Amino acid sequence: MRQTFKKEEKLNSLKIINDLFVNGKSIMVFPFKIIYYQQPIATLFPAQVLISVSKRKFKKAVDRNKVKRLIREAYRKNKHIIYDNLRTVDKQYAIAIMYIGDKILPYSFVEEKIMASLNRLCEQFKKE
RNA sequence: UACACAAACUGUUCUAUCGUGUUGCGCUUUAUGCGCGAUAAGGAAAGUCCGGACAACAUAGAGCGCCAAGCCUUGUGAAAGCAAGGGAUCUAGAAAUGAAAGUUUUUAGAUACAGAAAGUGCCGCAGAGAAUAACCACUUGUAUACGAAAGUAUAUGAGAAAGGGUGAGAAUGUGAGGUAAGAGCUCACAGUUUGCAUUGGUAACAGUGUAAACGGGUAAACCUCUUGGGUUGCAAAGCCAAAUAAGUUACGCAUUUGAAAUGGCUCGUUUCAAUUUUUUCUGCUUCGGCAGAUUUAUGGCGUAAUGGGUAGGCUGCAUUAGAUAAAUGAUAGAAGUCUGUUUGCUUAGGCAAAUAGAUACAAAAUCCGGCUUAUAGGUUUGUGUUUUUU
Repeated sequence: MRQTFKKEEKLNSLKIINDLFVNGKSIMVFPFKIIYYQQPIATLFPAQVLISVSKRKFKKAVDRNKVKRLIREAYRKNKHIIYDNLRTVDKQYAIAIMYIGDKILPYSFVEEKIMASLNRLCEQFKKE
């Protein structure tokens, strides 16, 4: 699978985001909080993702961008974990990845934690 | 030479792998499309403090409120602003003069540099008191005590801003007169402010003369004065527009309740009455309606069309960035620059190698011009201090 992260894989519909935060379920894997919600989405990808970093934790735009880019990079390289899973059951999910740490962590640590998060997401999907 | 400060300029590079936004060309099995190219982060993109462009609304004139600017001349600029020169005030240093205070000259720096003599407010600590000044000491009236008396002490009233003490600042300074003691109360000299005249200067302003006055500071407190500004900002503004509900129009279908007649019964049809409702006319009216006549719908269901407009999207928005939960990146390696340490060489200024560390501040969001603030390292200029040599 190609390790792309295109515009259609990003979550940008205001209505879906509202539904996600109102009705979604969440899991915690430090330093991330992940909210997910099953919902049909007008895209060919099995999931859309939004990445959020709080302005309260990182006051400078440069730092927020840095964290978002690290997360995006880690997700891009490891999204096949959930994509393979969802293609077999033919469902679509909206997912929000929220950064709740207060420091910029090295990429190797971020990638490790993203992989752990995605694996736990797959377990949750199977239960439903 | 080293260090510090200020200003201006500059503010890292390459390779590999996997990727992102916009865009050009080509290809295919038309989709998780692919391939080859082009292009994509600042000096402050920041703060959102000024000025404009642009947009909508408003627009007879004026006022209130709010905001901005505020010594002079010249240049530059669309404006805001910026630059140069000059003036004034303040601070620090030097020189001259003088017994000293001080004055003059000069050098450097600073100034949100209109008004405190229109009004209101405020002025830490200390001090009696910070703007209706009486704590101590001073002068004096009265009462009491002591005393032969002069007077002394205590209490209380009045006068007085000259002395003491506090303070950054205490009601202009020195001398004389004056007085119970005192006081710009009066006088002389000096100082300050304002008006007028005059001389120099484009002007700010400076000098001289004259008259009046003497008044604490603070406008980066309110405020007053002069000049300028219509209001709101791209979340402006314009356009396209799904589903659902409801609105409008057209067409079609069906026709509320009761009684009677017809009929063997049901359905149906007809008539009458009641209810609801529309249009028009007439009469009455307390102007809300009421009564009568006339007319046939109203409401419901279905189909189609249609206006507004929600989700969403496009323009605004890019003459080589143009994102929109917001692209311009991540990882690995190498180099450059600076600093420290060690080693070697050296013509003693440095040079080379190894190793360790550092490599800033900071992310476009309609666009321009400024202002302010942040900034590792490097370069240049200026100033100050120190050391060495002459």
